Parts: sequence; C-alpha cells; structure tokens
Amino acid sequence: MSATADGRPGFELPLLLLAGFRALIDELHAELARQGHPDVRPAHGFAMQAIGLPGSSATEVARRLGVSKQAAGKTIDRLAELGYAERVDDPADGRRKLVRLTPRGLDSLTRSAVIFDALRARWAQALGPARLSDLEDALRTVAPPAGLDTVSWFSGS
Amino acid sequence: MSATADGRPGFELPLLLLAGFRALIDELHAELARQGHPDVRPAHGFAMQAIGLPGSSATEVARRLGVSKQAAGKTIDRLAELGYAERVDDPADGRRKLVRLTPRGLDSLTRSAVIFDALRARWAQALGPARLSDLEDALRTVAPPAGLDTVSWFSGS
DNA sequence: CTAAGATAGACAACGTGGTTGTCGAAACAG
DNA sequence: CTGTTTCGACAACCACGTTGTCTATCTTAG
Repeated sequence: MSATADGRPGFELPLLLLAGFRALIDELHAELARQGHPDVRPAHGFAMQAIGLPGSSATEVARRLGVSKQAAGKTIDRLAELGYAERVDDPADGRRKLVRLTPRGLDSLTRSAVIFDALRARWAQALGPARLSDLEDALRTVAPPAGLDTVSWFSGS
Repeated sequence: MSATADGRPGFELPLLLLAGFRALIDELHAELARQGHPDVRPAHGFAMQAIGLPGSSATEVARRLGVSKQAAGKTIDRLAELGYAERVDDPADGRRKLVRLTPRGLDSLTRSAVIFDALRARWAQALGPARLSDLEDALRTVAPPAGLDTVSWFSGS
C-alpha cells in the first residue's frame, strides 16, 4: 500500500476533511429543518451569503459564487420560490434588479450562525479548545481562505 | 457578530475544512491532468474506488456510493465512455454485468494514491508531522469515518 | 418441474444546477 | 443622436441525481 514516511496513507486526509465538513453541514441542516427551515439546501446557504444583508444584483451574486449569471439567476429563482429572497427593481438603474433577502431568508441566516457556533462548541468540548484552535490554524496555513465559490466546483466540469 | 467562547466564529470551521479538502482535490486533479488524465473528475475517482480492483456489479457500486442503481449506471456509462471502466458479462449470472476498471482506470487510481501521498507530505512539511497527525486524529474523533457516499450528498435534494 | 417471487440492469421522464449563445432594454460615451 | 457596454432573461444543452416501469434471469416453494 502507498503511504507516507510516517505510515499514514495520503488519501485519508481529504476523506477526513470532507467527513468533518459533511458532519457539520448535515447537522446544521438537520437543526435548521427542526427550526422551521426544512427546504434550505447547502447551496442555498452559500447563495444567501452571497446576496448579503444589503442585497446585490444578480451579476454580483454570480461573481461572488464563481458561476455564470444564468446559474446565479436560476439559484435566485429557486430562493424566491422558497420564499428566502425577492427581486425588486432598482430605481437607479432600469436594467438591474436588486436581489434581497426576505425576513425568512434573514432568519435562516441568523439561525445558521447560532447553530454553527453551537457545533463548534461541541467540537471544542470533544477535542479541547486548544486542539480545535490549532486545527483551525493549521488549516489556515495550508489552505487558502475559502470563498463562496467553493460550492459549485465539485460537480462542475 | 456571533462567536464562540474563545472568540472564533463557528461558521469558519466548515469553510476551513472545505477549503482544505478542495485544495487537495484541486491539486490532485491538476497533477492527474498533467500526467495524462485530464478528463477525470472528482466524482469519477470516487466511483472507480467503488468499483475496486476486482470489479463489482453496478448494484454494488450503487450501494457503495450511496446512490440509486440508475445513477451508478450513468456514472459507469460515463467512465466507460472515457475509457476508465468496461462492462463484461458475468458468466455465472446472466442478469449481472461485471464492471471492471480498464488499465487506464487502474493507472489513474495508482497515480492518485502517489499524488495524495505527495500532497500529504507537503502538508507535513508545512505544519510539522506531529501537527498534521494530530489534525487527522482530531478529525477522526469528531467525524465518523467517511465512506464513498459523501460525493453525491452535496448537490442532492 | 413448474409456478411464483426476488433481483439485475436498462429505459424513460423528470428535477436541479451548471454551461454557452443570443437577444432586447437600459445606461453611458462619443 | 448614435454606437458600445452591461444587465438580465430566454433557449438549448450537459452532468448527475431521482422515481417508476419493464424485461430477463436467477431462486425458491410447492
């Protein structure tokens, strides 16, 4: 079997990172569903983050998510369908439509922040705060800070 | 802003894990492309892993990947198109078709293992071997060991 | 041995999220 | 006023997942 100098196979590392990520996101959405947001998908959370509190144009959302305008438009359509975002005409520019979060969208975002904090606290309890902080620091040094464009990349060609 | 007891916001943790995972997978596929496998996608690697060296039936692949038989069938079609897998009739069971990796598929798998080891070695150099091992151990304690079924989960409804 | 049931895999239709190309309307620059 | 750029929508397409249906084959019970 292929392994590194200290006997650990390299392929486990990405699996562990993915498992950690998945565990957090799964628990987040399980809890969100319990708190009245059963329809939010991981991708929606990223998109709402990209829209932001003040709202954005569809083109800005596309740029932040690292996808095409059309893809962003479809995602916004979906969020609008679910009642998490809305499009309003931009009074200053007849071409633009401002995308804004609805109160429901905002609620899901604030709940997500609280849940993430609770999940991190659980990890801190299991590992010890120092170990968790070191894990975060270590990841920060080897991986560039993640942008919102990380969502689409997996499936994309 | 919401933050945990020691001042770190909880939402950064998943982002860091994802960034780490993404960095590894991106570099793997960049290197694979350089080594003659430009068409392999992350999902294909997982699928080939699910097929395994001895080969499997499509149903087994589906079970391992945690997707429907039809989805597995489509992925196998894609791998066959790209020349990484092939279907052969099972002599012992007229219903089954054995899915096997081609030499090309095997080559991409062995190269992947080597590249992953090299990437882990780079992380070990950047962080120190002990810190990296601790990171892995920490993840192992908080996240259940990742199966192959982690791929489809993100996009899925 | 045959009839009934379970299983493998293919096909079709559809949903979601991505892509590119085209195009009209509005803003901006000359 | 005219040309160019930009925004957002529409259409067509691809990748990958889903469920439902169907045939062929193996398995098991009577």
